[in-house]
Amino acid sequence: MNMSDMIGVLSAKGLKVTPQRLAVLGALVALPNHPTADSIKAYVNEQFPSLALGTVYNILDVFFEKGIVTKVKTDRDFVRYDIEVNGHHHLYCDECDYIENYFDEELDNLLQSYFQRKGIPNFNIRDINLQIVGSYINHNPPKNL
Amino acid sequence: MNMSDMIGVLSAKGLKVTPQRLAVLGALVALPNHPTADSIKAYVNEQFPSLALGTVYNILDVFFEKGIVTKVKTDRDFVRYDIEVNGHHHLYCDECDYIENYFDEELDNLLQSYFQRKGIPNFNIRDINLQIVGSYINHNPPKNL
DNA sequence: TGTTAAATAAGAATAATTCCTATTCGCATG
DNA sequence: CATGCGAATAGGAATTATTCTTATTTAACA
Repeated sequence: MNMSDMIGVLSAKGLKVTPQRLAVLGALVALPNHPTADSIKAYVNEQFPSLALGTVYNILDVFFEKGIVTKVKTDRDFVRYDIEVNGHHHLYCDECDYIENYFDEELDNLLQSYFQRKGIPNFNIRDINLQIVGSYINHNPPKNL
Repeated sequence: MNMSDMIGVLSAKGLKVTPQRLAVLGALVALPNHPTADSIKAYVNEQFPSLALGTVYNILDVFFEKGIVTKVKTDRDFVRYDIEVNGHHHLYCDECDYIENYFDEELDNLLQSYFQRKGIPNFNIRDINLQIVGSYINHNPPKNL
């Protein structure tokens, strides 16, 4: 995603294009492991020292409302952000802090047909999210941890 | 679960049987909707005014370590507790705060055989948890909200 | 019943997140 | 290109779930 792509993302959602928003968007693209607000601030501050943490939260909230990012809750006490908004699942590593996106269309179809057949009494399903917990073999997660 | 059952649960795990622990255990059994530490305290305090919030967290942490409760993370900023420890999934209601346990052995078998066949490269699966998001038809969740 | 390690009460401390307000700035309009 | 306005940002204070600390109390066992 280059600069003009990023400008396009913001203006397509009716958002003013500000350097801060571009910087946060850039950080979301650059940082691979579902960064926290804090790590986004740290990353952006290297090039853009004035960005305030409150503004980072502000921007991330706006992005969340506009569907530019999703939030990933962890077992720890903070939220992590994900620029991927297409439906997907998550791999949680037991032994490190890595959270990896997991896409599996076959699985999605399987689940959809299962619940279409079986249903859940008195409940309309809107979305299904799998938390797949385990560990990387050889404890060797994808790069850029 | 009656009083002697609860005493049995505690001593089976090598825990001292204290009135506070029994009260918290009783609250977990009595409160249906994955209570927070705060609502457990409120419930217990009606009969047992001296129980401190810090002690509630303390007890819940001990219970968690001993496998007596599980923790359920929500989209809000707090943890909710569940006395059910057998593997299960969760229904999250979009429109209210209800979180319901969802047991489905057929689904578990389906998922297990799916991943046994397909696997995930470089990853050992230990547990799979579904977050099923949607809404109750007629917005009519189980009693005791 | 006395001993002791563990549990509790009470409140201070912590940390992620939100709120507040003055200032700045993007951008639409003229 | 200049201007005005509503939105965005900076900085710091406030909030809140949770953890930590310490003195006191208590359950369990000899």
